[in-house]
Amino acid sequence: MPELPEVETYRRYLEGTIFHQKIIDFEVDDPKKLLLIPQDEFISGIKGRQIIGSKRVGKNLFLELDNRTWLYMHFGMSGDVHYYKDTADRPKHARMVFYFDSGFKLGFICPRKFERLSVISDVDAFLKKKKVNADVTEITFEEFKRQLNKRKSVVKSVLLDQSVVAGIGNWIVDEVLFQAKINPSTKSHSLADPEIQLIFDAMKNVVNLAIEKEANYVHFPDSYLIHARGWGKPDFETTCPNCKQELAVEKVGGRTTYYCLNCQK
DNA sequence: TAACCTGTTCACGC
DNA sequence: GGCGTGAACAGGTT
Repeated sequence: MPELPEVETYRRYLEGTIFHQKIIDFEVDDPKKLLLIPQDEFISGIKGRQIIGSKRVGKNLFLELDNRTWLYMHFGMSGDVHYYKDTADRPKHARMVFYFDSGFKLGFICPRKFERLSVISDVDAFLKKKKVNADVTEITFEEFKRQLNKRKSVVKSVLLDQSVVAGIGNWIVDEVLFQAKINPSTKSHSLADPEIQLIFDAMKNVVNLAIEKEANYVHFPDSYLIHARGWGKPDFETTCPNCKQELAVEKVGGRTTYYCLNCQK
């Protein structure tokens, strides 16, 4: 489930592996779905190039090539990357593979084919066309407040909208609203300034901590709601980490939502 | 087995 | 035109 912290962790991983190596080949098993541009155009765009830098906005990753163009990556709902040398180590569902002159490979793992690659020339124009607003780690309080004030939908849906703020996905939004003690069904435009401030602060805190822990939720504080989502732990509790009351699990804005009826009025 | 889940886009209604 | 809502996408997991 790559949200902002996972994508930032992938960015750092790629920085430590594939940067400054010549791309000599590439293969893809379903180009029409997985590539945003024609396959021959994509391959001619990356072949012979090296990656010399990177930029991340929300869940969007841009790898700077040595000819002033960018390799775009989006990890969809289940994407991952793995750097390896021996063909035997090729990970399962590596539907796209980059080959480098060092003999190493990068597998782009796409279990559900929601992942996307492209080559683009203008990052800002690309983000504008996709209506991606400022990244969670960059957005100012004034801009955040302006966005929340103008939207009438439930606050959970508004925070998930990448044109409001970029990088929030389903577990982060639940975590943020839990820590801010805001009910996820609250109408966004009805939030008072102090409530928006609580959400803003929780959002920055959660994302910064998740990046610091390399998106490994096992290492998140016990006070975090994420431990009640039931991922990984065989004896997980669906009780509130704060008041210990049973958590509500229901659809809000069409998405599965964990929250505490007692703590999030 | 069939329902569920994830991020994004798109169609639709207002 | 823009907002809000919900379906669709694909396939692994439960």
